Amino acid sequence: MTTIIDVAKQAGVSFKTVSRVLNGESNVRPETKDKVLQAAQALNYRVNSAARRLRSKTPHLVALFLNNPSRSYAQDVQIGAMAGCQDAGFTLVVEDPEKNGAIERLAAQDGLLGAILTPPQSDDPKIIARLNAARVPFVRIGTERSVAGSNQVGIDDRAAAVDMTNYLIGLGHRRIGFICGPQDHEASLRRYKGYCDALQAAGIAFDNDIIERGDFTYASGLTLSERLLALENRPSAIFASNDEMAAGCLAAAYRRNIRVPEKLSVTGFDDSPVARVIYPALTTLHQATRDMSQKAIALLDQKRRQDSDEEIVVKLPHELVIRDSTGPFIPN
Amino acid sequence: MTTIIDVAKQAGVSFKTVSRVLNGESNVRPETKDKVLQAAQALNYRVNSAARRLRSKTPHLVALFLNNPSRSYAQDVQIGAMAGCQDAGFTLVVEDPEKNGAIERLAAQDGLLGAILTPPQSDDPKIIARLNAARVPFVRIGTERSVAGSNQVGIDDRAAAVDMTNYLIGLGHRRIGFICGPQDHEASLRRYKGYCDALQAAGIAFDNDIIERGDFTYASGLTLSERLLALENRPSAIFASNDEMAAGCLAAAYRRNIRVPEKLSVTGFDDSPVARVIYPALTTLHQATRDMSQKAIALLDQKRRQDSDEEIVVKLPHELVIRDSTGPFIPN
DNA sequence: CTGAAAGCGCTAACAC
DNA sequence: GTGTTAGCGCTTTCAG
Repeated sequence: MTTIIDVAKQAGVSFKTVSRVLNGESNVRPETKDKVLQAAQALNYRVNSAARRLRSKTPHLVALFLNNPSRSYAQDVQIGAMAGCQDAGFTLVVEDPEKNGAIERLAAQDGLLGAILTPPQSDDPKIIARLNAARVPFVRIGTERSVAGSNQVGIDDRAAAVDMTNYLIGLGHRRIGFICGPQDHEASLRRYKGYCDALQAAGIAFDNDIIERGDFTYASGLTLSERLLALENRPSAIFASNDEMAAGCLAAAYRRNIRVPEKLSVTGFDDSPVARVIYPALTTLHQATRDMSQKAIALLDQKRRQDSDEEIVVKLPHELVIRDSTGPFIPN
Repeated sequence: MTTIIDVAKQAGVSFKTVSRVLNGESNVRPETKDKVLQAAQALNYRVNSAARRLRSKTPHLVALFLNNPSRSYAQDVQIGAMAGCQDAGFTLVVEDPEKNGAIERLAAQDGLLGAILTPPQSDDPKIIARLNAARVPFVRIGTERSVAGSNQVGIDDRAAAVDMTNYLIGLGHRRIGFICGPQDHEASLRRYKGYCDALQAAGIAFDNDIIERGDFTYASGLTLSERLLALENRPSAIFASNDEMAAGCLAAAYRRNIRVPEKLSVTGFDDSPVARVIYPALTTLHQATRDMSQKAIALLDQKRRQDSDEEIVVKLPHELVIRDSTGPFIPN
């Protein structure tokens, strides 16, 4: 195992200088820095995070507040957060933000680096207020509503919905139904906005009859799709705001013997595990949920190091994933 | 922050004795041990894993070999493993066992505690042989086939399938279809065995016509259920060996307009996230996948400490989860 | 069975 | 800009 002492010898500097370089402290001459970095590389040096943590009493606890009805979403967030913690040698504590006093109890703990908020808590003013009162730094995930002094990581939901809608339009669909997510959910509204914007840009008339309000559950997707499919002039495509509702939509299509994608195109959003498990496999919009929470932890860490107060907003890329639930519009 | 020195003072012993107690070394008088434990409790002492790892050059890397088609299963395993690692201050490396040389590369690494194998690799003789050749300790998850020198963590699949079948029989069902998992999958065979055993115990004649062989995919569940439901004398209940096939079964029932659970009871196995997302919510058998991998890591750790070679087999409890996809048998 | 001394790899504080 | 010294909390020798 190589230590900073080995690196220092190789580079011909004191081991303290190596430490400085490794921690990105500013007062090191660039050429010295290069020498150190090269030596570290050559010796395949890896920091010993145990030693670092032992010495520097830097916070090592990260709280993930998680209370989301979608288990797959929760799992993705958690895996990303755990990965982020391992990267930096932190310990993750997963807590239910609704639990009484959970926030305050954690804030009182020693060595709390910060917290991560997930939807729908990302947009809950009460929770944000409690966090601020307890002076706990936090990052909000999967939201775009800005809040004073808050960092956030997410995708551009509107743009993503535009992409999805344009894809359907490109397939020849003109009558595209839309199933909204819950109204108190920031991302839902942005997705709806994207849908509307894309229609307008394509010069397609907006029709309120083929817009439904769901709540992200399979059941709501099923019921509302039944309604859409019962219409005399039913849509040739349905854009559901998440995968679980899209799954419900597929079931509704089955019931009515409407073949997907021949007679009906269906799309979801999120690229959750359901999307692959269902038949036909869902065309959906992949968002890197895992990366979000991982990134969020890196953010927390970085902000502490730089002792920075500025609000950081990170936008991650999204990706349209085309599977089997969508196809070209075929007139009857 | 309390240290072992604080605990030692409180207990009136030297701090080394505290260390001994904490590490479960044998040569400590029981009463001394009690005193120390009480003091630790009173002071709310928590080991500083950073300090421990820094000093004791104990292995800190755990490899999780994961290559499972079911994403939800994989996530569960991973979350459990990460939790187990955090408990003990280990670092988790997730690897694809099929990747060329992955096993050997890891084995060559410094500080590898051991590996965790998940299905279907848990029963792959080649992989087991390579692990043995590289002298990497490992724990196999979700399997019951015993292999010389191997530790395993799982549930009693046969007993669980018996419970499920008995539940259906208790509802009055006599004609219970069964959809097998893949034949090379140890757990599949045990589940099938449990189904057969329960039927026999209840004096129900076994009927080969209502047994199908699936492969754990949604698509196979759909196709095979179609076949079962097309039978003149179709079953009143179908027991699918995992949730994804059960989901396919529900879709098949929809297609034929067979109402679930009124006209057909459907059960899955695993209690994966799909089970809740689908309509009607699946009656299934919960197995604590997360706990399994967490437990597996604790096992690896324990075995290293005790320098033990004995084979350990851990059986975790399972639980029948009754939701909405099953109901009493109603004659036509 | 228990204790004293040494030191893991790193960073904080203070020199120079 | 860079180096020196001390010591984090724990386990590992080695003595009793």
